[in-house]
Amino acid sequence: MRDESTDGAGTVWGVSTDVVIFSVRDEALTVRLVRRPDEPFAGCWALPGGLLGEGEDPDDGATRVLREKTGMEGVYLEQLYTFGRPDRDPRGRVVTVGYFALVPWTEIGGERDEPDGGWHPVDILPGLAFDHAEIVAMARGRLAAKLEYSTIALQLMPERFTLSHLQSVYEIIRGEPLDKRNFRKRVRAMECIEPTEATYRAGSHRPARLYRRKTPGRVEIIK
Amino acid sequence: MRDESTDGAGTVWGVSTDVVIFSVRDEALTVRLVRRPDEPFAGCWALPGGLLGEGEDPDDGATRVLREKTGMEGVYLEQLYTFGRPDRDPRGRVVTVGYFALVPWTEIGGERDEPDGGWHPVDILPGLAFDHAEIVAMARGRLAAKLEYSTIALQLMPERFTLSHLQSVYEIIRGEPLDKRNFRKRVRAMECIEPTEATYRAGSHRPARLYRRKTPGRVEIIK
DNA sequence: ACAAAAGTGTTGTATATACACCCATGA
DNA sequence: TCATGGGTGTATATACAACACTTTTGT
Repeated sequence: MRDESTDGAGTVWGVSTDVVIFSVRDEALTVRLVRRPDEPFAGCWALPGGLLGEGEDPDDGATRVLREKTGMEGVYLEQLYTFGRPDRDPRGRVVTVGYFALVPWTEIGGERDEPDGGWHPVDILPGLAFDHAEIVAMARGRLAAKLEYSTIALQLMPERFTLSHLQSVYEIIRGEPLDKRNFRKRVRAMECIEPTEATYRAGSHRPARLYRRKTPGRVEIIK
Repeated sequence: MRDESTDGAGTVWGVSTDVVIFSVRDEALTVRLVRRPDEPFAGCWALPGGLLGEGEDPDDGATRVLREKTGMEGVYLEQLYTFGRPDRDPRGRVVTVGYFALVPWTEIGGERDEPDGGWHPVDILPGLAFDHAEIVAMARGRLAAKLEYSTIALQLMPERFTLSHLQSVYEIIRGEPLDKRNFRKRVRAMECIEPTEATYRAGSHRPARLYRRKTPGRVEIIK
């Protein structure tokens, strides 16, 4: 019978975090990728991530990665799954704690070391280093699932947004259209957003009311 | 900017798994605990777990722990969450991948190194080592949530069971009673169990029909 | 005046809830 | 025959899905 104090001590371990940073841009769900500067997989696209520092909690590591890659703080961040196949990193045993994050498209700003800022539509991803494709796939599944029973989509919205914006975010993630009247009825029933005084003018048509989250950071479970 | 190849290499890491093994016994949801033989927390109750071996996947580690503690194979096992607070283990940096498992009460058998086999009602747990109380709390929450939108409860059932048994498992985990007729209507609609020819006789009353899972290992998401 | 997106209700259908009595058995 | 848990259906309320037209603005 093994115990924490007796076994596995000979192995050199690494623990890292990798973050699937989602945003909706240009009518697509996109993921932030970076090019790896070093071996293994040098030059290959990969999720932003890195080894945990000494004394660094995995949650803090993910927060740090997020700050470094998007310059943002206070965005939605959730632990996803931990991946530890022995052969997942050719350098040795690195277990990675996967996270996913949601950032409003307006607040992306930050660095642009790649022409497109490293944002890739999740449906047309390049080949990824390590098992990162698997991590992205799981994150996408989790996001789609939570869309249906929580208010998580609001974490992708900027401070003020129209109901049409919100509906299009739902449609983009689900991959199918929604009925406008039923959608509006549903979000009204959630009672998690409220109208502002402001409107949004875009083109030669009626302006749209702008809404905001009532409790910006909070993700509620519905029903 | 940190990268997997550059940082954190000075730290001595350990990676362990801890498994919250649930079973329903004596009208209560119970958890399998073990007494720690060694420091830290020697003699204290803790979740079964241990450091990963070299070349061992976390899933395999959890499967091994489960086999060692219950003698069972093929029971339901799901990764729960990874806990990595820097101070969670006084010996140094040990990140633990938490799992939860469901075992039918009939198949517990195995060793009984404690008078009660180490099974503790989840509502009256002793003090636990490390952050194990937190892990149990999260596992309980996850189980309760999944009860409502999946067929996960069947993983707690023996090969053949009555609908009353199944209902009582739901009631025990939810902590409140259910209407018998509505419950039976619901499970019939799920189409995940089927009646057998056999009945179960227990006491001076009408015998109950025994059911079995149609696809024993499978957990379906409802709706 | 026209084009283009914003905004708004009703009706039918399916799903969930509340609720009470007869049945088969062992003692 | 009595006590015990096993087994069944209906009526109502609630939630969800389908569906079309009017409003406001810019050009």
